[in-house]
Amino acid sequence: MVMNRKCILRLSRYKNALKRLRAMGFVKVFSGNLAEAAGVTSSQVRKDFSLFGITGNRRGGYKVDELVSSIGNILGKNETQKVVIIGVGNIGNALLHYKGFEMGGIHIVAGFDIDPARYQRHAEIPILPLEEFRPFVESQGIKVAILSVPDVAAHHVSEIMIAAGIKGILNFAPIQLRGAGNVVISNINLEVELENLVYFVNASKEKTLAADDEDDA
Amino acid sequence: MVMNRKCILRLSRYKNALKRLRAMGFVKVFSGNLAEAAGVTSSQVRKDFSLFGITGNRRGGYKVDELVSSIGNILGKNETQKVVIIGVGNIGNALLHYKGFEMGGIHIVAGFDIDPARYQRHAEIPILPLEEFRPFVESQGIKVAILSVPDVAAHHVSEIMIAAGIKGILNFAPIQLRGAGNVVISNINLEVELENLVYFVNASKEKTLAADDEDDA
DNA sequence: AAAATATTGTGAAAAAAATATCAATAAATC
DNA sequence: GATTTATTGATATTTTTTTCACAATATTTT
Repeated sequence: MVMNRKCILRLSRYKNALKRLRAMGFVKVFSGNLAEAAGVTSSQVRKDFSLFGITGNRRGGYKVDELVSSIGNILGKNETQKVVIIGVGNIGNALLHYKGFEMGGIHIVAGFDIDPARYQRHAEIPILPLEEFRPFVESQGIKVAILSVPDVAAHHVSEIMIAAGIKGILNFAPIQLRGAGNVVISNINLEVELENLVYFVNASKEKTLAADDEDDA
Repeated sequence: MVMNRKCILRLSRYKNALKRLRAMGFVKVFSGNLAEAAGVTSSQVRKDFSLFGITGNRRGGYKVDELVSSIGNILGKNETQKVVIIGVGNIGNALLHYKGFEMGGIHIVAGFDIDPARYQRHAEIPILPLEEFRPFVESQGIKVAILSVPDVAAHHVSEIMIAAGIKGILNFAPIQLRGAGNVVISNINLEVELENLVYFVNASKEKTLAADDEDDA
């Protein structure tokens, strides 16, 4: 069965879009509807579904509720995940209070930093000294963390995280971290994303180049 | 010549990595060094370069300075780009003050919001009412904007942006906007990214699945 | 100066991903 | 209830992307 990271990413997008469609009152969807909401083609949607054995009704489309739960089963147990953030500066602090994660069953439980001025031990989401990172994640069984420290610190801090038992890192530092062993890393490089966008805007100014949309990247 | 969006994105990454290598004192690099820094293979680096006619010395590698400027020429004039942000909430505000953009020649010049409590007309980077968006971008010739409003507002606001002449949107709202006409859109869906990461962590827990690293996605 | 070595550059091969096609069939219409 | 119509599901095709392989050639060593 061919199920690569890109395909799983699309499943996440489908689920995300489906929850929105459900909130808008939709009970059924066709592959075409979902394709539009997720920014892909209907063939792609059906292909992805077929890969995971998700079926609908010929001529009848898919029931939104069933789809959400099918995809949920594939993507992960539908149970809430606890996540922490290292580096509570500009971006880290914004993520700490980002409301959108809850909908996906993700719960930010603490932040960590080396700057004592940032500690907030008794806040709803506490901000703790970096030294407490390891005992915290060990005692709480946390496996996923967001890394949002300055670039110079990123590599070093990532090693601390991995040593503490973190298995998944969402890296916002503008360097490419590579997953070693069984540690999975997703890099979001804001500078590169924006520079890249600027390139395509300038390019299309000159010769109306039809840049296809694709992200993350 | 095959030069798709993915390839251009890698060029941005190379440039980014090269600037760091240069700051660390490197004068020459081999495709392998750059590959490691950018998270790809050396073949890929050389292939990308060959596509754009970037050459080095056989057996001698590439000069960092020349590479940075070659890539800079391809990616965009090396001139500073003015960018604005719509939606100065949690994420938007963090991006407004994000220092990393400067290195890539990107200058955040203003924020816009509908909430009067957020207006800061006289700040270094002013936050202005949304009504002033159009005159502002028209008078300043701004073509690229960051969208960081709540999901329910995203589609509507994106239309306002496009009507005002914006040609590139970096969208942080958790819905998939699609580029129409000659408007280029990059979507960064934080929820999806994190959910996806959680999936791979859980998956590898069960059967040590070697998930290759790739982003944006 | 000759020989050995490491690295580029590119065309070919392989792999992966996306798209198109169409029979099967459920729903809608007549 | 027969006919039409629209949509799925799966296979085939095409396109795109990545990797491989190796000749060409600077650099280094002997």
